[in-house]
Amino acid sequence: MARPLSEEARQKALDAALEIIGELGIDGFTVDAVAKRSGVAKTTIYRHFASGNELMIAAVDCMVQPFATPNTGSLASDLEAFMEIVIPIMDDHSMQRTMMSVLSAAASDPELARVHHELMQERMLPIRTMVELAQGRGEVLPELDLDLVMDFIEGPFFFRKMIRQQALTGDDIRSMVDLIVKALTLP
Amino acid sequence: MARPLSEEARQKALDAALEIIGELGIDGFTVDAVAKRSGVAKTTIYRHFASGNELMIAAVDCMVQPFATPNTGSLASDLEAFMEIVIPIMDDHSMQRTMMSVLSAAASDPELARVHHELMQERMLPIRTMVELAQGRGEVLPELDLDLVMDFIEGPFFFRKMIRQQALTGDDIRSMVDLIVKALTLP
Amino acid sequence: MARPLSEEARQKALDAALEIIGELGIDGFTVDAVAKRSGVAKTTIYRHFASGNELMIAAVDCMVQPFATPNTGSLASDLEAFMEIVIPIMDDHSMQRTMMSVLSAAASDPELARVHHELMQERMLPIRTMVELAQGRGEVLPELDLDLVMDFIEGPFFFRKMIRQQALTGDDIRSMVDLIVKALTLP
Amino acid sequence: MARPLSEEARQKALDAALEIIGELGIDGFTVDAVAKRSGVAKTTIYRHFASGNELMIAAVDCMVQPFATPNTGSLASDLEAFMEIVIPIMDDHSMQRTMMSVLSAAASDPELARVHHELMQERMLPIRTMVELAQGRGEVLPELDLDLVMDFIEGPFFFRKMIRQQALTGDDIRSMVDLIVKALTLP
DNA sequence: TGTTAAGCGAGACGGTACGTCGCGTCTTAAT
DNA sequence: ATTAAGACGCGACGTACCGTCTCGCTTAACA
Repeated sequence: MARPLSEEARQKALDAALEIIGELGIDGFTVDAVAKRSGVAKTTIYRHFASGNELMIAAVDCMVQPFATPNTGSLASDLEAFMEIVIPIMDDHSMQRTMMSVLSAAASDPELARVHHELMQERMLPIRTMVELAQGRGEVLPELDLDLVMDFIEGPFFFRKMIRQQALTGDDIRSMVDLIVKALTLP
Repeated sequence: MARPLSEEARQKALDAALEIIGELGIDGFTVDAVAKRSGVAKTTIYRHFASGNELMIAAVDCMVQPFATPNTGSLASDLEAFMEIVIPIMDDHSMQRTMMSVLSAAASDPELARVHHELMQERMLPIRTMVELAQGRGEVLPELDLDLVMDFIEGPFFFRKMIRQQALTGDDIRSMVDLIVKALTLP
Repeated sequence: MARPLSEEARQKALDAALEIIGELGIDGFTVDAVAKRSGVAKTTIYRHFASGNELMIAAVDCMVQPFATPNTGSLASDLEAFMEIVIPIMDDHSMQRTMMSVLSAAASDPELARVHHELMQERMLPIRTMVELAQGRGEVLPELDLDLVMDFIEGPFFFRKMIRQQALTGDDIRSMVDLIVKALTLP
Repeated sequence: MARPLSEEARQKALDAALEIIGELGIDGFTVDAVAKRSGVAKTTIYRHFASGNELMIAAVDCMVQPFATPNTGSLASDLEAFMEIVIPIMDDHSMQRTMMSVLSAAASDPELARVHHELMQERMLPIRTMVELAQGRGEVLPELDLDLVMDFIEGPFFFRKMIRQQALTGDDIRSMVDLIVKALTLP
């Protein structure tokens, strides 16, 4: 019966949040700043998002556009193609700070964790598809637990870029993919 | 003619920091709180640590005791043995929050990143040793880039526990180790 | 096809306002609170009352029931009788806070001041009557400005109870009335 | 052993508060505004004053300079002289709003009430002195309760100016003083 | 063996952001 | 067309930590 939360306010807040993260990095991200830039009242922001962190997550969600799913006919070249697209995006240091902030916030808030995790899973769906295709071709062992395989594939890349903050050259990607594929495929 | 920084003050601050993180989690960690609990003045804390985050890292450093290096004669069982010790430690949710906070802080501060990374590398030294031993035994391909291999080994476990926050049963560990070992060893 | 402002809504709002002031004191008085408790929409409240303060004044108006006019034959005993009824009502601390809030609001808003003043004058009408009766009896000097006399009578009691927040015993009332009457009457 | 609250910060806050009340009236008085104008951090203001209202009272305290005590040899002319100085000061509407705000705040906070009352009593000390002098001269009945007399004298003027917000001409003052003096003095 | 510069505890300081509250206005659906 | 419900922009609130700055007091190294 009452007036519904306005989608416009939500969108303006998210847009401003994205602009701020883009221009000032995650450290410049502040509910006050978002309110000021967006023209949306802080009160209203808190009506749409339970906390500043939730707004941040939502904004980051918008930030990452979905990736295409390569289908070259071999798992190795699919993975290489995918990683060569994804990894340069993580090269931006501001992006790394942002992702770690999100992860850190998520570590203290189960709801945030859930939201963020769904987002991440969706983003990494192409990998799952690629593996399933490879299984369909008989390239990959059929009995493997797909969740485990996802961690096995994503983990090394994520760890090196985000945690160790080391470079990943094209050669590195190829070497890593070789190891992964060797583990997953029939001899 | 002056007077050196007292090691005692440093230690009291670290102890208090550890207590606080233990009792209240990383969110209760505050320079003010450490000062109050330890009886060490904030000024003194900042004389010993460049920032609150540096104190946090130093405290976390103390927290994690070094792990032993298994040497069973096969890479697979070495890895399994090691992971079965390490992973339960990461099960504590407070520990996860703490680690993510550290990583998040490190993402915005290169010096913190460096310090934290050294610590982490030292902590994971046993894995490197295990791989080198396996190479010595001719079990593992000799031409592999060890840094890459480290990421390849640590990545999946870290990713699943810390980022995805999923359980890792003994079976999961074994499956993961199997995949890893299959990739690294001669057929 | 229109529809007149419903008197019912107005009354429900006033009732709720009175309940709230009674239960939570003037500090709990809020347009939102009145809306919620009464089930009358804020919009409607603002249609009936120009501001929250006006609602408050209106509520307070309802609160104070009119006082009877004693007529004992002497100004002194009339005043004593009246004050012994009125002053205990002002003893309630919540009532004092309420009155001061009203006065404070009125100090910033002439319209509020006018409304409140009318109310107050009406409430104090018995005093005026009593003085006029005494003048009729030849007890009180006839040439006195009645407005001035009203302030002369009300002022001391109001000042002591509301501003100085001091007790006023029966003896105090009698002494004060004696002073007042001595000033007003022929020797 | 610690650093004492700096008198300078306190003074700067009070000065800014006075400026603000002077320029914008009591409605412009805000802890934020005081902080911004004074350059004193809000935190620090709250270290010196338990609440915004306490700061307001303290500022108002500074505002009112003490009044001289006339001594003309007769109570009537003493009172007239005093009131002709005091009453014009209360003519400023901003001053009235300010005083009512203070009184209203004091009505909800005993500590504020105490502080404010002391201040007021000190301000009205000349009246007490004048009455005592008149008693010494044998002009005023000696057995009267001085506190009651104070209320009897101040009440009418306060009530008319502050509560009723009516003008008080020189003639009014004289008439009122006449009534008061008639009540207090021997025939 | 004093002197004396530093370290030390305590906590005040200027900041920035937080999340909440109340105001008076505006929007929607239902009557 | 009015209502109940409640979202909206606004602006103030009082709090939490931050990292810096005074305070007196204590203490170790030098003279």
